[in-house]
Amino acid sequence: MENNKMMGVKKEDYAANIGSSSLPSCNNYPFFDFSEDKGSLGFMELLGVQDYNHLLDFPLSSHVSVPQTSAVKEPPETKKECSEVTNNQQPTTPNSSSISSASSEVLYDEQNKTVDLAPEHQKTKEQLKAKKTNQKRQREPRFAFMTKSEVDHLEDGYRWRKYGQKAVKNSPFPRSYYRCTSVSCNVKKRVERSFSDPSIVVTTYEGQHTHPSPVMGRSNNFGTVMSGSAGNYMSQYYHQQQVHVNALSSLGFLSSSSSSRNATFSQETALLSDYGLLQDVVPSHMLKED
DNA sequence: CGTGTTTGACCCGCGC
DNA sequence: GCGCGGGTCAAACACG
Repeated sequence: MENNKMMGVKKEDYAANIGSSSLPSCNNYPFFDFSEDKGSLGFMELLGVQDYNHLLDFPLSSHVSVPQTSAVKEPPETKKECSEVTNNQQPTTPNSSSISSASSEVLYDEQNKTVDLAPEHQKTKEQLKAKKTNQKRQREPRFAFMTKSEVDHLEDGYRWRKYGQKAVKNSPFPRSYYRCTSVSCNVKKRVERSFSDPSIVVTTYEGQHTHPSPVMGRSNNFGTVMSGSAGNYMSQYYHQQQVHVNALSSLGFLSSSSSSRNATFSQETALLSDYGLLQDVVPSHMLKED
């Protein structure tokens, strides 16, 4: 018992960790918000985009609400204090699209890199250690989106194995870590609930699948329609959204579209901007503004 | 028995 | 340097 640090945080302690009002707020990375569905529309329809290749050339079209976080340039020292990103940056068109994105171009800078997809979990600890000593850990580009769901782990067509769960600071809900079970696939995802609205699940994907979806088969054409790795992302999210739309329908989430629900959506989007539930997914170079 | 989950321990980066 | 918090590992466990 040399150190207790934060290990072994009991569930009862989750609540004890929250309560701080000065939450980080730098979700400067692509963020898709699926919290409100408009029936069984597809992902691209939700985007209101027909030219998918054009979509790849972010910034997104006018149908997509881009939180002003993408325009806010935080100096590095304000990494945890991008505090003034507040509700007035809500997506301007919550009715037309529930998708928000930020700093997408950074993502594509990432994408343009030759991302080392070597399965890290197959490397030895020594290799990992050596790698880490030689260079900072390189993060895969990440996408996050919100989904209103009763279940934490949404079915997205891939098989995932949970490898960890941690208490999240400022949230009573734990964050779960999943890894794609495919041997050569290095994709990870994190799932956590919004602490202001427990019905909203925030899913963050990291990496790219190196294999087709086990259940999608050839039905997924987005990966080919959309050139580049971004297409893979989009196809994954598109699929997830499709699946989830079905889930929402079955749960009755889509039965109404009152303005109050839109308000909920806006608030939630603002929350993510303000409180930075996903603050850690901001690529460091985005914060440093090279 | 194979597969997936749970959970305490460990490692690392970062801020102070 | 130290402590905090995020991320990962891996043994134990559960389940079909």
